[in-house]
Amino acid sequence: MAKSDTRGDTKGGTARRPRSPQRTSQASRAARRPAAAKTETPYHHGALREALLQAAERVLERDGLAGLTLRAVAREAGVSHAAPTHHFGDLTGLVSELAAIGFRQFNAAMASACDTATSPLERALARPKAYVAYAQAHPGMYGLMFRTERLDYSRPSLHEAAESSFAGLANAISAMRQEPISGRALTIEQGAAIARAWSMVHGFTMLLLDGRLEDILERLPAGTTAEQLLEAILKSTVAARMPSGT
Amino acid sequence: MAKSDTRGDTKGGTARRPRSPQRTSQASRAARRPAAAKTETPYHHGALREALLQAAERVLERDGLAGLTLRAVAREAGVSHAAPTHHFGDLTGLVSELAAIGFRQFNAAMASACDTATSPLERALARPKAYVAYAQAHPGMYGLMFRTERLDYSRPSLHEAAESSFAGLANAISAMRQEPISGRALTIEQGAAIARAWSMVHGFTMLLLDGRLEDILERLPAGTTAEQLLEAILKSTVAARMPSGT
DNA sequence: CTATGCATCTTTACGATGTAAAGATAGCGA
DNA sequence: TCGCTATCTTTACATCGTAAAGATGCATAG
Repeated sequence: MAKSDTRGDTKGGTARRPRSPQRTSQASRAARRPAAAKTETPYHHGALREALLQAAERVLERDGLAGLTLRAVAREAGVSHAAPTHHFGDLTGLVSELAAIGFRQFNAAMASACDTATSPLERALARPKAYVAYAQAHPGMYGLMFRTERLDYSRPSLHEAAESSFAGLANAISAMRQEPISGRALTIEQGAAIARAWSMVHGFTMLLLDGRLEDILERLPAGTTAEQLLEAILKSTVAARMPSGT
Repeated sequence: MAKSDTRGDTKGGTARRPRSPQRTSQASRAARRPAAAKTETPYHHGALREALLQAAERVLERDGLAGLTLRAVAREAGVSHAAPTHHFGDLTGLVSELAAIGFRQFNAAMASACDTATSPLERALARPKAYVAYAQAHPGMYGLMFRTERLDYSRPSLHEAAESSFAGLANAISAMRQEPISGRALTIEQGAAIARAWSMVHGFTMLLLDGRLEDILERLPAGTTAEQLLEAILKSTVAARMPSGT
């Protein structure tokens, strides 16, 4: 339903001067959009911003990054194609706000995973495993957060959410190394430890989502999953690096 | 010059039925494109396919991934916007062939870097350093190879080039571990070693290109470069993993 | 209670893109 | 010399992002 942008656009280019009054009264407009806005007021949605973000997340997980367009989101929400502009400015704005939501979900998932861990070894494994698990459960969202070039990190919501994600990682690493970070400064060893951990998990996730680890998984003993491969990587890494055996 | 696709298109939508003979003779056409094709034959370019790929690489490094469009490449090459279709089918085709070229450049860069290395430690560092160096020198190309969703790996040229890249990595890892890979099968430890190395370098590169390591670099001692950070990561990794000290 | 202003949403319009389809051109073999 | 076919151009169209102007309804001042 509503295949062509609630009609209008790209139809006749020659006729129809820009300034024809035309007076489409409320009745004709309401008759044209029967299904949208079930019991809500048709005009003045009230919570269009949140509705658009939820619609965007649905579109993203259904049609992928390529399908996430302003017009598709507007269609999904049942409003005109230009409605999102007023709330987000442009596509970058919408995408950035959605990515901020993604980072918050992501942070929450990792925090809850760390809470349920008991032993130090388990704690060291819980975070990266939750990282990859989130990306597998929300591939569209993860791609939006880490693959899209149209993100505006100057937006406070996105900047803050992404910053919080980084802070969680840095804290986890410094806790594992048992040397707290003093202020903002980092030694080269600390920076290398953080960058190594982040690079490893992020790289693994990207390769996995892109299907580039299939080659390796096929060569492994039959039935080996990506999670088991990740665990093997993590265990050998942690074993070579933790202060003492658990 | 030639700002609007050699003219035509998007002009009048209503009039002009599809089948008007219209007979634009050769004279009018030649007069319309004066500057393109300097001394070559105007029609039947002869080596359009290669010219388009070179044009595409120029456009990619100049305008980034977002600027790499079929029409922009055609403009850059001085041909009509539909000319690439005949040689590559669609945008995925062109992009895939260009990515294959990128993989070949990439493989050559890493091979030559390994050749110049002498000590085992140097050999272990040369490949990942060349990896990151290539990505920094050709960010557009690397993004095309590892960020684009529009790649068709069923194309033989791309499949082969990417496969060769993976084989080089796997060989380097098995050489470092001093246990050759038997046939196609991998133990879980071998798979983990390969996936770990690839994930680390790929993740580092992506984060670096996306500017996400800026935060870490700023906190490091003043003047620390990305290369130094990478080296610190690699050295600690290799030190924990190589059979004996060098 | 009415009028005015403003935030919200819709219409209309335009340039750009990918792609399909049909026309034009040239080289090459029968 | 005459088609045949590969190569390139024209034309057309749906879709997208975005700008600009109109329509609508809520809030608030008078």
